[in-house]
Amino acid sequence: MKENSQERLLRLLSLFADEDKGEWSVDEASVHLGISASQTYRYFRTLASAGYISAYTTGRYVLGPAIIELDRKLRIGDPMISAARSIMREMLSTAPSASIAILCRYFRGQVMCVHEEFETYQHHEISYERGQPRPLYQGAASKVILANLPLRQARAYFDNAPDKFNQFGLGANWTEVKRSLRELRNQPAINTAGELGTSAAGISAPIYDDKRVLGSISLVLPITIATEEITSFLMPVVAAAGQEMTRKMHQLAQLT
Amino acid sequence: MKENSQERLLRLLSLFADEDKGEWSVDEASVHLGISASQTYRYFRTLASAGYISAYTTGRYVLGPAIIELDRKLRIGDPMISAARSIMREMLSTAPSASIAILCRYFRGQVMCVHEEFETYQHHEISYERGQPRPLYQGAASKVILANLPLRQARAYFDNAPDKFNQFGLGANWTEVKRSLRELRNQPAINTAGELGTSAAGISAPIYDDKRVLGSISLVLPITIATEEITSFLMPVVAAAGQEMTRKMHQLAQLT
DNA sequence: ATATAATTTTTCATATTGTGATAATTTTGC
DNA sequence: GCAAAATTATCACAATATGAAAAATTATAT
Repeated sequence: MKENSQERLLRLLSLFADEDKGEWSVDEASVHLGISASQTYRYFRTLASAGYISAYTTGRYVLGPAIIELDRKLRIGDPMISAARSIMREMLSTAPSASIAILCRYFRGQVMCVHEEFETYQHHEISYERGQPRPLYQGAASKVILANLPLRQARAYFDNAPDKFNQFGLGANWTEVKRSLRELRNQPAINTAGELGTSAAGISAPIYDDKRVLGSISLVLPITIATEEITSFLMPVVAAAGQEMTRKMHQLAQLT
Repeated sequence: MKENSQERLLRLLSLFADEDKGEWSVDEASVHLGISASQTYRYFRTLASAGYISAYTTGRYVLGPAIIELDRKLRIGDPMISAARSIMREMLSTAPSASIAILCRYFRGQVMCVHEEFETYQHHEISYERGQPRPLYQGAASKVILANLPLRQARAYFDNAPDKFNQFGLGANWTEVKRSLRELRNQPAINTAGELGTSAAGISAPIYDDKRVLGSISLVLPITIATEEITSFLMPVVAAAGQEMTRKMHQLAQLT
């Protein structure tokens, strides 16, 4: 891994995405990145004066306002999210009122929710919180992506955490996993219950970009509502939403 | 302006924050930044493989999922936002039910909302939308920051847009502006009506970090509700919130 | 399917600048 | 006020960022 100075700078910025560490001192970052202290100071200064990080008190740096600015632009302008909005709302209109719709994306070997839609604002159990990476083996929105990944990739992820794959019902060995992935892939939509927290159930369909899976579109509903009857009614709805998204993404790619 | 390669990279990323352009091709960015095409391609690749931008179709780049990930961390972990949450909610509880509370920050010579709190979710007129930079002369949340800036800085901003300062009632020349800023500064909180859109009124108080203004905390209410009586009742509430925020920020700075 | 165009990656030689070690300076905490 | 921490400046050298042009890949139209 030969790395240039720009990649180092971005790696420093990405430290602030770390799940269990929101603030970094220069020294901590310095040892963590294996860069000299003086150079780390230079990086901090560069990021700080561009607004990407900010010293909220001496020596303690956190993410800066530039992130918020970029996030707003993304929220407003992202083509995938824009394409999804109406589809998600339509999906919601046919679902029980406590449901939410989420749009997820395959990212860095994980699955990340990039947008959510809901009818009424409510404190829902944050099974897929916007911006939080989730593993590929857990929950419908993840599994449907995993199942549509090239087998070599799926294999690599399995080898990395076979126990987890087993825990979430994907099989105890690669042969079993391969079979269950194929089964999942052949369904128009897949559903799970209680895999992220105990109170939510999910129904998900894949979104494709030409050949590869880009992400998934899902309905999340309270597990108490997700009866057999309701689930089987919603499955084709979600499946259709996934196909519609795929179609829209193709369409987007066309217009020059 | 001598600029190093990391600063150039960040400047390229910041192109995507541009108000009226959400996607960039390599060529566009190349001419805009004054960098050779080949080098611009290298920058794009670096940003893309770190997830900060993403090609949603060939040649058309938009912001990438890494931004969403960082924004979530900021939302959760930012010390200023964390400190503000309870104060904003308490402020809201004494305000009319259609009000919202916003937290703004002085950033790059502008004012940016970094957090909002509301009782019930509703489509409010987005006077201060999270992440959108606003000018210093327009609206209570901005003006209260402007008024508490060092005079030399305020002067520089005035010289840059004297007509705007006049348009929003700050005075036609520097002498007048200086006086009106002093008046604003001496009030515990300031209020405006209809300066951002026609339907909202704002009441704001400054937040200090030791010596400098960091930002402002505000209540935004429908202009129809913002009667003289209600406004004068809420002014001290907001002023107290500002002082409490200032106190909390100091407190944060202490603990090592 | 084939050709044409657009996009992206490589190559290469050069000058630029990023880099670590150390010292100097500023800021903070008491 | 002083000691400690944080930040910036200095410097010499190796590392690498850079532009130009060519090669390769990928998209698009015929």
